[in-house]
Amino acid sequence: MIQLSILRNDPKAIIEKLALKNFNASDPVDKILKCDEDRRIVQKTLDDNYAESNKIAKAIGEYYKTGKVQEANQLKETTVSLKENAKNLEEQLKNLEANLNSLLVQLPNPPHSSIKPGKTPEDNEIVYSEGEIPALPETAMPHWDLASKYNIIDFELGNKITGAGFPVYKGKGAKLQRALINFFLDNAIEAGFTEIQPPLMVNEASAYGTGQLPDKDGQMYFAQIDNLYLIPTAEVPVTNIYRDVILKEKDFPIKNVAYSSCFRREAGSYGKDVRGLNRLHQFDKVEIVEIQHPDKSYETLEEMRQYVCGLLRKLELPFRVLKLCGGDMSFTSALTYDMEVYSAAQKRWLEVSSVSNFESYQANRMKLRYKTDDGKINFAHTLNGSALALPRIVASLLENNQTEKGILIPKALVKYTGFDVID
RNA sequence: GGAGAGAUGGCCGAGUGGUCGAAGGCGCACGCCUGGAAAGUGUGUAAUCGUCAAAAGCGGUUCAUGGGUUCGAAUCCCAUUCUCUCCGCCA
Repeated sequence: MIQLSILRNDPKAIIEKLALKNFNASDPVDKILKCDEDRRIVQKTLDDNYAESNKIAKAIGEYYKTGKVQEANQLKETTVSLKENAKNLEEQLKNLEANLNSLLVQLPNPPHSSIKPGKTPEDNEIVYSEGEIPALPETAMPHWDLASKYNIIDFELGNKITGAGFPVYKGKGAKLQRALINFFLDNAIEAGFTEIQPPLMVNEASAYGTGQLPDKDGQMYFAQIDNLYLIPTAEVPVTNIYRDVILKEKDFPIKNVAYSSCFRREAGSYGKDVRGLNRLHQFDKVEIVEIQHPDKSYETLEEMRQYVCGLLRKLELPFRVLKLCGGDMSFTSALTYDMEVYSAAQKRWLEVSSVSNFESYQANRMKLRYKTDDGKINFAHTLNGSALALPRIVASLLENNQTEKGILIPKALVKYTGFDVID
């Protein structure tokens, strides 16, 4: 969430930046400033009230000690109105604070100064591309057909056991999944990330901390009986490790990597976008999460981007990097790169990674801070990225590498799969 | 799931109604000591809100969370959450 002090200092700048995300903030910002002002007035009055009460209480204590019971009893009467007043003010303050918070939480993260306006994915800027788009014969199959031809992914079986969007991986398909997970984890560890195995369910505070709540309520599976959410990404539990934590400057950068299954309701998705592996309710992903000093977070973002590109290169997939326009960015991000691979039979680009800098937006929500050497406390910056999400990688591997002899496994993966062709 | 015990600062731990944001220890930081280190020794060491341009200062809040009793609560009462022990169940 946006820091109130920043908003107070320059509300206009925030409104202008949020307009890039096609978010009209002038009305909520007005409300916030008004609410904040009221809050401070009430707070001051209440503080004075408390100060007075404290004084009286101490005086009564003194009287009792010296045996002046009468004086004490007299003083007691003066506290009646103070107490009543305090009760009133407390109520007001509570309401104002709740109100203020709920307003603040509804403001998206203002985008980085380099972000261009835009409304749709077409407005995203292609900042890099690499690799040859393979020329497949007419008879080339999309991955869902290949999956059943080689009996490696069974969508129908998933329907039976659970429902649409929960495929079953079998034989070499299952092994390929495992190989990719290990490949991604090993690469990350080599690059200095610490492996984390997080819980797959989180409580409300965690979902709120990374910004899934309240914005994306309804996109997460929710176990009502225990009040727990199935994670949509490992970002949620891993970043929340640092909720309510005050780091030291020397702790930076914190680099974590986690493999997890991810669960998304994807309410409202339909059509060919969701065919096969393109969009699932449950999928596997290796996620990298970094906590960094504010001065270095954009440096880190570039490193993360390069790191992800390196993975795609090793997998020999044609890919491109998009810098998202304001309108296509997520609620919580300040700058996002999307990595897309080309899936040659579908003839379309598939997003396989999204690398973002959230600056202090998540940190403010979850009170993730650091102490400078001279004792000041600031919010840290949080970043994360997929490295990588499996299903669409599998989709493009299957489609791009299909040959008459079968599906060829990229060299870098063979030591993980133990086979070099799916036939 | 049943019975019991508990939750205090970065950690351990004292504190059963007033002067307690909280003894003591550990840790940490800085200094002294030392050729250097260890040991020893001295000092300091929570967060948050408000006031202020800012700092200092001042005022408020915080001893799991939320309510209550009281002039006054870490301390008493109630609820919730979590942890531990025992029993039950179980990968």
